[in-house]
Amino acid sequence: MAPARKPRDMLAPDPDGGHFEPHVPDVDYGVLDSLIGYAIRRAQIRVYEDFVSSLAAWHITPPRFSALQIIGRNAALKLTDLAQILGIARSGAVLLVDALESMGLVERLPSATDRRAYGLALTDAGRRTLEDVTAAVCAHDARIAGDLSEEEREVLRGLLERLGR
Amino acid sequence: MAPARKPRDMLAPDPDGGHFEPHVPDVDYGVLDSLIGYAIRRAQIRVYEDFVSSLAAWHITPPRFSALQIIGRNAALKLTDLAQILGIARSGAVLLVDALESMGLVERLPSATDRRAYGLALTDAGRRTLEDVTAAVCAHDARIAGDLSEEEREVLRGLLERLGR
DNA sequence: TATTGTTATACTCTATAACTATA
DNA sequence: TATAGTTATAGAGTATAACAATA
Repeated sequence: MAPARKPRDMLAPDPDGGHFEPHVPDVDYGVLDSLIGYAIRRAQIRVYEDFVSSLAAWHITPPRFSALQIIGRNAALKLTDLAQILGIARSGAVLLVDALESMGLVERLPSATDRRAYGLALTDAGRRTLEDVTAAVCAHDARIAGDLSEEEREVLRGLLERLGR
Repeated sequence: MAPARKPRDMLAPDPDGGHFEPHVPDVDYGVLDSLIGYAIRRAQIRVYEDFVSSLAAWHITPPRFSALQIIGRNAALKLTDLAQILGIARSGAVLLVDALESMGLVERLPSATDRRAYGLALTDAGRRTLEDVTAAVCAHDARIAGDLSEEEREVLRGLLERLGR
């Protein structure tokens, strides 16, 4: 039989998984400090960290939130449409919708005009949850941008939109 | 026995995997359009797409490039340091360094002071490759930010750095 | 022939937990 | 008792390729 062992996490926390430090002191980041792409990556890591911890109670991740928002705003979307809008493969959209459906937030309604397709819709629970979750996401977004004035946020959104054309 | 089948990709390309369209026409994005977090995600997808296609020939991904850059600039870094700087778990750093080592770009040198630890270093090939790759990454970064003036890039980097404090 | 949803499969990235050898 | 590197394992998330039903 296997010998009893003491779980490590009862003695001392594993040092992995602390908060991300964008600029560790005394480290030379070289060209990374001048790249727009790396600045975006640094920001993205911190934003993602805060999003996940803010919405852990609902088990809502960024792609799930985006999907709920898009489905709620656009009636009878097909799975293929959703995939294109989110920029993911159709097979990924199937998995995403499967998860939201098993959470009782989304349903697949048969299309009236195309017997291959479904129209996606929020359930009543989905609509209620989306309201709460949207409030939490907006609070999160305001928190991570808390340092910025409304004008600065406008400028930031505008500059980001012009990248990669 | 299994019947012969025609591979689909010889007939017509699978519609998945085209370019990401940040704003699909006639789609209501709801609150997503006002979120800083979603603006960053949209930008990140396009930047990542361009990075990967620009560096596919070297098999260099963004985390690999960051690691090479950091290792090249900071002598005798430990794996644990690298993990902290990049914001990943130590186990992830091991895999990352394994990949770079198998590509002949990085080596683990035994530490003089700590027999548990290694000091990471670029090989000669690693230094040469990093030069070429850095030029390609800078060209990529200039391309995705091509629309922006130097002043605007400065503003963008500054605003991104202030997020999530 | 092409498209819709689906499944199978695989690969990358990431994390947690545990282990070993040192410290 | 804690740390450095490692391994095993698992879970997201993603992609490609193929398929049946339908257009």
